[in-house]
Amino acid sequence: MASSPDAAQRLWSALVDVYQPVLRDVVAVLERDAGIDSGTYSALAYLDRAGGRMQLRDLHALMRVRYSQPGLSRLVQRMEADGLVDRRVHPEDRRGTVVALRRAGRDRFRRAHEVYVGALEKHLGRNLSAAAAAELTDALEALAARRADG
Amino acid sequence: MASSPDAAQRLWSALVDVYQPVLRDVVAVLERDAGIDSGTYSALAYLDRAGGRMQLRDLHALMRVRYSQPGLSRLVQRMEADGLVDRRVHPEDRRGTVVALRRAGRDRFRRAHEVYVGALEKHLGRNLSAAAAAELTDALEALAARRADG
DNA sequence: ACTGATTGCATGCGTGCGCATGGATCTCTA
DNA sequence: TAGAGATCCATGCGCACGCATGCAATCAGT
Repeated sequence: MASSPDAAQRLWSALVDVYQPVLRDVVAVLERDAGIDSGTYSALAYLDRAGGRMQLRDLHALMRVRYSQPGLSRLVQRMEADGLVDRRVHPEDRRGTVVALRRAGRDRFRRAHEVYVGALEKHLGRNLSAAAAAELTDALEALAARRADG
Repeated sequence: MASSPDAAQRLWSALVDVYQPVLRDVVAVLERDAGIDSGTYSALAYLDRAGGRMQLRDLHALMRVRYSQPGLSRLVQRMEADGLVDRRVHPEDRRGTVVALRRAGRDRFRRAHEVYVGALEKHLGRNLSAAAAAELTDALEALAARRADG
């Protein structure tokens, strides 16, 4: 039995009221305390998780929601200009570009990650008991899963 | 007792996985089926709720999170160019600008609102029982309130 | 009433985005 | 082994944003 339309609107409103201020603060704190925009942080995080190097195409597949292909292309160009990554022609397919973390990029990511985790903890950790956080997380994950199916 | 940092990250990840796809679809559907961007929809909604006219300053106070003051100024200029609103000098304080819905703006809003409600119902209503939606909404509202205090 | 501060809005400028497209390379098929 | 099509990335263009600033109207203190 589905809930009423009004319930969906109130749920959306509640989601926005949690999501937007947290996102806003995370972005601000990343810029202020780590010196990077949130797109750069995401790219650094994916690169770090992948062991430090990734083809541009694959990075784009992970960041589709936020960046178009040209958008990511230029983001990585800026990151290269800032000395955070290298861009090289893929040795086995010269159409491709391999993006690799440089030392400065790894360092910047580590610093940014601390800031990022701290901000999330501040907003979402301190305000919930472990049980409440787990319940809320489960409910959201279930909703996301049903959304993806339907 | 606060939950662990890892719990905060998982909660954030779950929030993102619900919020982003829904927002993305709402924006796309508003553009495709109602012919407006989401910023215009928000402005129309606030104007409608306020009875059809509002001072630019007050509208900006409501849309602070999404638009800077110059950003809102230009959004409303585009809305005027599209025939959705009127902009007039405030009669009692000639620094101010009064924004008023025109008929076309009201019509466009009504159509957009149906589209908007339908999208939320599709994503958030059909996938939850009334009880589950209410529980989730309560939990999110409580979190937002604690966030705002701390 | 006069002067300086404040308020409300608009504009100049630089930047980043997406869409459309281009150029280079690879793949597949005949 | 051509040649057509697909793939990968970069660039041209237009647009919307934010920051800094400008301008006009109002307000506050004397």
